[in-house]
Amino acid sequence: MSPKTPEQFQEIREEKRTLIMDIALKYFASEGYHKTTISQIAKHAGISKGLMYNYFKSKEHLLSDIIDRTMEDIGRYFDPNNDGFLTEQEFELFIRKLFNVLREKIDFWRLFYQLLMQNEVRQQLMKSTLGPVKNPQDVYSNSSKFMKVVTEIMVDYFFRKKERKPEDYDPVLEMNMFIYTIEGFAMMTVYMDEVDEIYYEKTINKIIELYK
Amino acid sequence: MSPKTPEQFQEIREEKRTLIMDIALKYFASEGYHKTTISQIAKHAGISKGLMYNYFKSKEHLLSDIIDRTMEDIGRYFDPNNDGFLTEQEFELFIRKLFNVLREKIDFWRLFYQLLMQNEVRQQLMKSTLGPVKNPQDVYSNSSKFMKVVTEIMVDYFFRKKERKPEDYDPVLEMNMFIYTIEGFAMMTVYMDEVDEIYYEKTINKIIELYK
Amino acid sequence: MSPKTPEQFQEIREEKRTLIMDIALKYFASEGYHKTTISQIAKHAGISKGLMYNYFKSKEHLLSDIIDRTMEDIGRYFDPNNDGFLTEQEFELFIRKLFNVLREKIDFWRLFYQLLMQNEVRQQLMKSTLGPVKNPQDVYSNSSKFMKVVTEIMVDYFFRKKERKPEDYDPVLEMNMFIYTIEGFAMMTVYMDEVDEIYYEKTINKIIELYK
Amino acid sequence: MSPKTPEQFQEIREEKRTLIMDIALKYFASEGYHKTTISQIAKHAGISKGLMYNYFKSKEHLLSDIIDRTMEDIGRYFDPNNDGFLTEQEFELFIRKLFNVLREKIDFWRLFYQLLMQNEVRQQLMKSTLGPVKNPQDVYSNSSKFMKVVTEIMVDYFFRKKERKPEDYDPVLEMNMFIYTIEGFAMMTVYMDEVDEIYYEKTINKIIELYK
DNA sequence: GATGAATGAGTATTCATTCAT
DNA sequence: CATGAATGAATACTCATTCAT
Repeated sequence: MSPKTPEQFQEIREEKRTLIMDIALKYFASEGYHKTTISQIAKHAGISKGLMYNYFKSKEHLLSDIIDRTMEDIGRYFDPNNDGFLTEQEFELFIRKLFNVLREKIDFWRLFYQLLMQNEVRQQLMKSTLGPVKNPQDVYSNSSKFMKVVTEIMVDYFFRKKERKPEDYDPVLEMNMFIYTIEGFAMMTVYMDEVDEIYYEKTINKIIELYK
Repeated sequence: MSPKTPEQFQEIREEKRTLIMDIALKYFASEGYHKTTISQIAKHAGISKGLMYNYFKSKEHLLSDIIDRTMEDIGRYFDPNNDGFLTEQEFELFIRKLFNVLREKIDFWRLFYQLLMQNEVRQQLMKSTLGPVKNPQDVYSNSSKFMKVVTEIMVDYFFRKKERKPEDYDPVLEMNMFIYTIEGFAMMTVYMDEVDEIYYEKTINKIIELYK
Repeated sequence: MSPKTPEQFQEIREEKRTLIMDIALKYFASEGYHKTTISQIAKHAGISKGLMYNYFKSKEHLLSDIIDRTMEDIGRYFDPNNDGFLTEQEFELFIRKLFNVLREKIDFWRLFYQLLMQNEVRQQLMKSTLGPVKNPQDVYSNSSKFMKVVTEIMVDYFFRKKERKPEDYDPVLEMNMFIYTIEGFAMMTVYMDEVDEIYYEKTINKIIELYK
Repeated sequence: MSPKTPEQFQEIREEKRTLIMDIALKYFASEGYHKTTISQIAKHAGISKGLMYNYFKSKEHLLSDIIDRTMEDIGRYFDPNNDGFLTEQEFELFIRKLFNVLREKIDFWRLFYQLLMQNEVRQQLMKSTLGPVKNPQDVYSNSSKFMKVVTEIMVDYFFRKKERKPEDYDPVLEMNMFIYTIEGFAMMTVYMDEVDEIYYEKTINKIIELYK
């Protein structure tokens, strides 16, 4: 009877946007971004193809909105007031949070690795720009920012560690080994269909033990 | 102009097949499998689109032939008469060979990781079937065989190591840590545009030192 | 807040209709009828898309309403009580009025020429029906009426001129030459981004001199 | 049996290209460029939609290829070795040729006027660049070149006429009047469904008489 | 063997119009 | 009266694959 208020419209929009993004992420992750069609997403979201474009300007914008949203979630999860300084204890917590987020947002990471494997996208992701986004092509800037922040915290941590380590301790090598290990573990975790919980915990503990 | 013998025809055929596969691999790796078109490959190979289908049943068969060929190459490179038993010295050699092959066949690995990120393909790649290929869809069986062989050798190696290690040594955990590290290192190596040679060597030595 | 009378409602309605038509004409003229979207117009008019359809039955009706309105304006401007008879002095005034109206309603004429170039529309515009509109497709009938009236006045004028001209004076040829000239001049005027005022005046004077 | 030679292929291609362009021009002229669909053209050319894109990179390229082809035709028709200098006799011939070409290529001119009515295109067409085409967007450069050449010849002609004219003869005004007249006549000729042959000739003679 | 013309099913995207609220 | 979410049919374009020669 009475017309909807702007607030009601806004709410409907936000809910449907989220619904579409969730479904899209699921398909992007499992079928691949390119193989997933807008029709597929629309169909499973129970809406018409046309409406998709009421919510997202293009398939690529849908992708970048998903990435941005998730990156913001993750950023919030890690530390809103992070001063960029990690104690040993915080390092442990950081690692645990890292793998928590890995499993909680597994579909996102599947998508992430997939994109990483594509030349143009990877170059964007690795640029690690901290400055403001200037043009719409910079769709992956949020993830880059996150990457850059994480990297800086790590570099800082491993260099500080040198003080309590022997003469021949090479912080760069140590950090790289650490990164390779978590990278490999992360990829395996993300792509294994089932995870052995016991060894999952054991591995995290081992990583913490080795690189704290 | 003496008429060519059937053997000569066969040889020419093989050479052209190889040429096509080389070009295809280059494009698959850099542009992506889906983005690369048959026309593109045919054009750069200097033949017609139609002739492509004389050499390869389909685009997907071209892909699987590339994978099979490379996997066989790699298999031969590692140990044609492998008895599946690794000494400590052989382990070191194995690691070095692994990363040699990684850099020599970098295009292949770029393609490999790309495919790994897609659900159906990954499931094929990870099935680890040792038996004969029964149906045409099993295009990735060769790579699976390789994976399985490598895995078995590793398992054997790490379990044997237990004998010269302390009580609480967990061979499965050790092997996983090892695998995660080389996996992460491999991915970085494959996707970095330029490699720092000094740290590349340092990393390999460190991995050998840690897991020999 | 006294409740509005039906008359006030009607007035508000008319004002909004006018606003929408003004905005629509602006876009139709500069972007093209087809390229202009209902959303665009609604947005710039500050109303919802849905409401557009409360004011105009369809995009095509909006167009024809704009044409009708402007044609009526122009008709009134020329001679509300026109008896269809032009003296020489009135002819000069007529020409000046013609080009006044051309520049005052330049957006309309841009739209007009644009439509003229399309087969179905042109056939409608040129039909010159004087009778009542019988079916809804006859959206351009008003402009046709105007054209017909103008043509009749011209024919009459040029034929009467014959009396004060030499034997071989061909009124039809003269009138055609006149029409071609003003047609060409009109088109140039409408489509030139900037008009040279001096030559603009000179041209009008020349046309009057030649064809009075 | 025997495979087609490159020459045969080339011939087939050229014939089909011409066929498509002819049909496309017919529809572009009568229905309008935007309203004409690729499907429509393909269907009437008796080929599949896909094949259209084997012959023309895009709808816009099809358009520009048609324009280029016709402009070249016209250029050749007017004077391959034109020195840009017009005698009075040549002027008459020029005018006659102009209107010959107008009626022979009537579909083209319908398309041309249609495009002229669109903002972006008109700005291209009026740029009148003589320099080399630098980017693919300059699709209308050929027509612009033609326009520029014609304009220059005209300017030269009307300024030379001043010598044999009275003091107050204004070559710019004269040329403009001439241009307006032929422009208006051209537009009428192009858009009239049937032309009165007698008055058509009379008009041309009159124009020549007035502006020679 | 070899060619490239031809096909057709598929893909992202647009937009006038409708409709529940 | 007023909203904008929702629809669906249409559109340009792509590409693996087939086929006549």
